[in-house]
This record gives sequence, structure tokens and C-alpha cells, in this order.
Amino acid sequence: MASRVTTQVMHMYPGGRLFSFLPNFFPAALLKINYLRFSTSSHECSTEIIQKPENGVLINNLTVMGVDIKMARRRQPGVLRKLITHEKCVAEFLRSKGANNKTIASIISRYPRAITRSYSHLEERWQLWQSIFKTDSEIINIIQRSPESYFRSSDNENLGKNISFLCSLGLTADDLHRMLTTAPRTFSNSLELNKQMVTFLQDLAVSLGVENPYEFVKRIITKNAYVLIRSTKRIKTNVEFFTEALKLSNSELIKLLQGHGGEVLDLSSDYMKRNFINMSEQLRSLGCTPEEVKKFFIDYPPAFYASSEKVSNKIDCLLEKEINIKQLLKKPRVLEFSAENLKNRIKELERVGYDFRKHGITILDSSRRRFEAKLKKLNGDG
DNA sequence: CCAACCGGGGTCTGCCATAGTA
DNA sequence: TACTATGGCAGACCCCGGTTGG
Repeated sequence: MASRVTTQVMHMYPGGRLFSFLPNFFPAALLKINYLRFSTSSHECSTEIIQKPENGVLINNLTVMGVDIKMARRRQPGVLRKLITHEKCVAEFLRSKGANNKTIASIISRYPRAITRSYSHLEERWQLWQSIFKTDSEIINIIQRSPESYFRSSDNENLGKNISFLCSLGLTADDLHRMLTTAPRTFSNSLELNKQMVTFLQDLAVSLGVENPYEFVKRIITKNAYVLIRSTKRIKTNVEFFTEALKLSNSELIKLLQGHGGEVLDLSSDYMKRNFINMSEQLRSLGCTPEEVKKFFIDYPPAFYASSEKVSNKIDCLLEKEINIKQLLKKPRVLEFSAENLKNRIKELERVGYDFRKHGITILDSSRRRFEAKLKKLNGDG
């Protein structure tokens, strides 16, 4: 906290004096360098702080490579002051794996610390990732998507241990592939952190009286790859929230977590609570009983995911056409379609005189192809 | 043949804070 | 003391089609 404030304060007081004995001095960098001087208001005496200058040669190299210096500086200013970096090696390495110059520049702009990794280090890390991915381009795609996930940790040994650990849980090659693709951060977590989550889930299973805790854990983390990149605090809060909000018995909770409940387990706790409250209120105000609301969430936990604004939009779409809310309770998956899509479908159906009161809203819950086929038929019948 | 049930698939980072380290 | 490594947070759905039972 303190150091953070200091940094901000320093940026508020740019300017100051220059040193002439800077290593790697380079005119182009001069303009960017902050030699700072500031006074702390909390102390009587004024303190002078001299910021180490940026490495001009490095800045020049990065500029030539097309790196967004402003972005890099904003994200990890310290890297730009380092005297020894490996930007050329990193670029060469990534290029050898099929990344183009633009991609490389973007990667370094977004995660400058990447250039502190050596060639041999990168080679070693790549080999570990290759134990899960088949092609270089798959890995490049992920690095491009999230440079931080790949580069944040310099601990290759830890990465190897993580892979072994996850394998030891009985995860298949496919499972690992999906996890690393969807939540690459998992593999940069410390082994200890991943173990903590697994232990937490195992303990939970045991306390609930799950027959096979081992399978329970496996199911949760394969169903929801994001669980392992969340804090145990969040997962714990969410489990407690499920239990309290829906007044679940142990067996009901187990069933929920092993089913669709697992899919929303990683949501931000407050967000989930807000959505629950909003949705419950809407349903109640439209005449649903508390029991119906509870059943709705148990049968259809993805409802926790639905943000209040989108849900309101969708419900409005239905109500406008005098569709009874009870029909939604029967077909909650209708909520999975975008409001836009629902609106269009309802419009199309109105055109052919579809009677929702008679036929319900099941027709809205179908794939595009099936819906269109159905519509064509309705059209044909007049 | 068809509606209804139901599981699966894509996708999810970029930032901040801080303990630890050189 | 600057910098690194890493924990943690906010943000937030939509869709397809195989199978099955009537």
C-alpha cells in the first residue's frame, strides 16, 4: 500500500534533475526518463528520491520491435530500467514457434517481464507445455491471449510439479488440455495453492458425507476449470451461499455441486448474491411462490449467472407477449438465449400466429437450425 | 417422426496489492 | 529499496445437437 502511494505521488511530480553518468544512455530515452524529486507532505523535511533511469538501449530495441512503450511502462516500469534483459532472445524464440512480429510486440507490451526470461528457460518451459499441447500454434494462441499466464512465473520446476499433481488426481490428458486452454493461470499457480483448493474440496466432500471424495473433486474441477484459479475463500463463500439461500440438505448440496451448480461455483460471490436477489424478487413480484423460486434455482443453477439487467430484458420480452412467467419456470433454459435472439424468435412466431399460451415456450429453447426448420413448417402450414 | 431431455462446448483476462528477495 | 513472484479480485452466456420415449 505504502509503496503504491509513493509511486503515484512520484508520478504527480515529474521533472527534476539529470545525471550524466547513466549506463546505456540513449537520447531517445531521455524524454521518457523520470528523474524525480518530491517532498513528502507528511514529514517536515523534504525528501529527495532519485528514480533509476530507464535503459535507453532497451527502450530503443523495444521500439524497433514495435512494442507499445507507454503500455509497458504503465504495467511494469521496473523492467524498463533493467540493465540485462533478453528481448531479442524472447522475440527470436517466439518467432521460431510461429508467432509473428505483431504478436510478439503485443505480448511484450502487455507483459514486459517476459523479456527477463532467458532462451534456455523459455525452451524448458515450452517443453513442459508441450506435454499437454500437440502443436506450437496452440501454445502461441494462449500466450497471445494471455501473456501473463505464461510468463508470470519463472518457476519451471513448480510447473512440472503442478502437471504431475493434476495428473495424480486422475485427470486425463483431455482434461488437462481443456484446463490449460481455458484457465492457463492454473499452471502458474504455486503447487501449494492448487493443493489448498483440492484439499478444501476434499474436506468439503468428506464433511458432506460424499461417498467418493476423490471423484467429487475430479468432477468439480473438470466441470469448471476456473475453480482452481479462484480463492478457496470465494468457493467456500459460494458453497455456503447455496446452502443458506436454497436451504439445502447435505445430499441436495452434493447433487447441486455435482450437477450444474459446479458451473457457477467460481462466480464472484457478491455478483451471484445480487443476481439471486434480483431474480427472486422479479419472480416473486410476478406471482411465483418462494418454493417455486427455490425450485427454479435448484433445477437451474445457471440462473445465478444471469445478470439482473439481462434477465430483466429477457423477462420483459416474454411478458410483452403475454407469456406467463410460470412457463419460464418450466423452461428456464430459455434464459440462456440472448434477449436479441428471443426477441427475433418471438417476432417470427407472432408472424405465423403462434399461440404461446397454448403451446408454451419450449419452441424458444432450440438450436438455430431446429428453430428455423420448425418455423418453416409453421409457415408452410399457414 | 417429433418434442423433450439433457450433456457438452466455447470462453476468461488484466489489473492491483503485498510478502519475499537480491 | 526496487523489483519479482504470486495471490486475489471484478467482469460476466449463448448455443448445438445426440438420444430417447411416445
